[in-house]
Amino acid sequence: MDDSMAERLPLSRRAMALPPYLEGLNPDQRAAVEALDGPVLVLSGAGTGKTRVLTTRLAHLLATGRAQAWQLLAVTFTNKAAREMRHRVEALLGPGSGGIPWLGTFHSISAQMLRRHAELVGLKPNFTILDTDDQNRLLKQLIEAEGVDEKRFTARALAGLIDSWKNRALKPASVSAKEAHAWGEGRSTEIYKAYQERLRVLNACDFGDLLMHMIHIFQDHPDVLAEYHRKLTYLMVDEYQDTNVAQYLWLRLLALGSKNICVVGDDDQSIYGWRGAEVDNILRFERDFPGAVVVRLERNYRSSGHILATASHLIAHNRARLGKTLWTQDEEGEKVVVRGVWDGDGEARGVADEIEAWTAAAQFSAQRSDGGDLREARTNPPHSFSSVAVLVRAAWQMRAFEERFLMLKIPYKVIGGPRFFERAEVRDVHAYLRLIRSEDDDLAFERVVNQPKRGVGDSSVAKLASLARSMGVSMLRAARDILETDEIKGAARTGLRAFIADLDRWRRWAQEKSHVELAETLLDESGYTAMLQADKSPTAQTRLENLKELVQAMGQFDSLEAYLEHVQLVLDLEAGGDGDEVHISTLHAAKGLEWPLVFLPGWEEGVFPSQRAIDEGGEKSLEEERRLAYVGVTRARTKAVISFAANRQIYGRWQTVPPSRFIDELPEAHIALASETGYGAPARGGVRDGWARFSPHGAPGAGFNSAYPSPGWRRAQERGQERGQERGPHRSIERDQERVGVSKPPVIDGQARLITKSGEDDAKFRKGQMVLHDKFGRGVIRMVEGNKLVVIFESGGEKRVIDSFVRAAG
DNA sequence: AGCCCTGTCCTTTTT
DNA sequence: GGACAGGGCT
Repeated sequence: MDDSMAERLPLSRRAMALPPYLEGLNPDQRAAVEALDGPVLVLSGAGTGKTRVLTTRLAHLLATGRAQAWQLLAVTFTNKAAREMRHRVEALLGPGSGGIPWLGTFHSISAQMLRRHAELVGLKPNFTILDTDDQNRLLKQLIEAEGVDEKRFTARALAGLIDSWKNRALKPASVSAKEAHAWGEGRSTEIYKAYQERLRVLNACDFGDLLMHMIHIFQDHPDVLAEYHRKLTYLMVDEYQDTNVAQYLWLRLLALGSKNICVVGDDDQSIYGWRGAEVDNILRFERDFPGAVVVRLERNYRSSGHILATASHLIAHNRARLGKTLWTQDEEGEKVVVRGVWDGDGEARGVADEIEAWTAAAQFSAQRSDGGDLREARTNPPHSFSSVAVLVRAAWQMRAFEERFLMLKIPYKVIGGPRFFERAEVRDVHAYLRLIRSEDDDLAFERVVNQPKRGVGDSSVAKLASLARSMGVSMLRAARDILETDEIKGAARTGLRAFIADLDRWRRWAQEKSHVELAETLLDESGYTAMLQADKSPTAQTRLENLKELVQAMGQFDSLEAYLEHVQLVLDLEAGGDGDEVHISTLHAAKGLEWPLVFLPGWEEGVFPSQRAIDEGGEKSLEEERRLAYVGVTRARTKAVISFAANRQIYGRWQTVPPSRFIDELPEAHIALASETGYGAPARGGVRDGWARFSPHGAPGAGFNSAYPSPGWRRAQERGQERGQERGPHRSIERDQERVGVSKPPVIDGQARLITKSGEDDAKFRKGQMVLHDKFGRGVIRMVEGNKLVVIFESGGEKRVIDSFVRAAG
């Protein structure tokens, strides 16, 4: 440690030789940690210890007494990242040190600020934060009111547009006429304006407002900004390459005070262009903040040589980048596997089989270490399920893997999967709570006024809405008034009266009882629980369980306010404990994570890169897709398996799809080809022309492709497994072949082949023909599609897509 | 009011 | 293969 630093350390620290938190940093990391003054740009490649640098830097500022915890502003993009940073600071400096008040996401920090200054933009401090669903419903109403054709110009599209404006801190008046014209023949800005007005009346914000309001407060009220300048003397930003214009402005305004701003990022990992991120922000940093110190972190600690080389070679195809040369001292390791498979099911099957093989090694070594030969055990290190990840481009690709894993009892967890707080029943409870808290919340009112059914139907709600609008009051207020008249009759009247009485009672309740009791009471008294209990469908059961979980989650917070703030922003409940599970994730959600074994399926044109990126956006979008590929490959520590299928179901239709262009951009020297399509080297010419037809085996054979696994289906599957029923019809391509004795897919060129066990496969299937299936019995062919048959079986009567083997019946 | 059927559109990626 | 809207029916 250098002398100047030593002097700043408290005596107790100086008594030690080197602050323990600085031990083991490489020179570049050390430089990044110790450059405390002025603007600093840390260009940090994948796996180069970025988070470590950030947390050590925070620890360093605190330990040297340069700053107190409340003077630090540390911004991340995800709550997960914020949480981790907090933990790691505590790990460095001891318990309690992670209590940095201004450490969080852009949105949560900005919300915290906005609650303190809400009145400056016409809001109350307890404003509601709307989610996408609320936002869409609100916009829909406004679009209707404006008389715009909602079919041609959807609320979703407008929401996206407004969001993109807010991402650039544009108020309705600042939107250019040209952009305004992109939707609803120019009426978009009027609706935007009406929307903002409506939000104000509802005392609500959307996500974009959290930042935009603060920016305008900073700009219009210098005294407020000055207050933050005095307080916040050290700014730190994670994932700077993903900041959008609004975030940039927000940061810049705050950084004008001390100028001590340290941003960390990697231009090669900028993958959020679609939500307004500007790679340009990081490319421009040195110009924006003159005198910036630039530190490059290029030593990779994560991936083996072949993996790193593959990723580097791939990303080198991008033009818009600062350029880094990552290196590692690790060994070469295994080559990156590239595998072509027959179809999506085959891909899932292959991945599952490989996971079983990988984890089986663990059992073997465990036995060995019991028995005695430890050296052997060490050459065969144990692999847990949690050492494996499957990373996909889009969420719909997860289904095939989930299905397969369920069948084989491979435990898995979907990262960032369907969100607990977006479930209908959870949102209903939230709406009740919101309405109890604030009468103005019309969106909440509309959501639950007839949930459970109270006889207040659409027509009554419409009446209330127009009345509220004409009187300029909330719908709840209008409802109270209308009950005084006889404008509303019958069931609607009784229902509405009861609803309002309930609300008033619960509101009084809320004064004295805890928020948990409040939730329990309202679920009970509103008849919501009863409604679900009366419903015998399996989904109702799940919903009841979700509600129990919800009440439990609420108990973890001190107050209703604290809870609502949490769910509105954080939206991810810490899923109880990390079990030993395979992780399934989108590539986006995988950023910042790593696994020893990573599967990267679905590398096909139209899937990855996505069709949208190919059609629109041009080279810029494709470069972002390539960065996504780079992020994917660099998640792997010791082994990466890329795969692409020849046939895939898209919109429920079978299509033959060409391999991704990114496959051709991989460096052959670091790749091991393992093609099951028999298609050989993808890098050779003629790749994309009719190639799928030459499959030497690839009889898919993995049984059926049933309807999407509803919760009920899953449970049935699990019960079956508990009873020791067959796990999956076939376990591998080889066994498929052996079992059936054919090496061709059952259906070729749109014409079905009759597949028999003896291999007589020449007869053709046609629509209407009666067939016999090993597992499902007799059925009728409803459709021949690609290499699949759609069959209605007599047992069960549901249609199934069949890609395994059937015989002509009778 | 509510249920079932049919047709349409659809899918990136997230705070 | 699914969400959702609209129409026709009870």
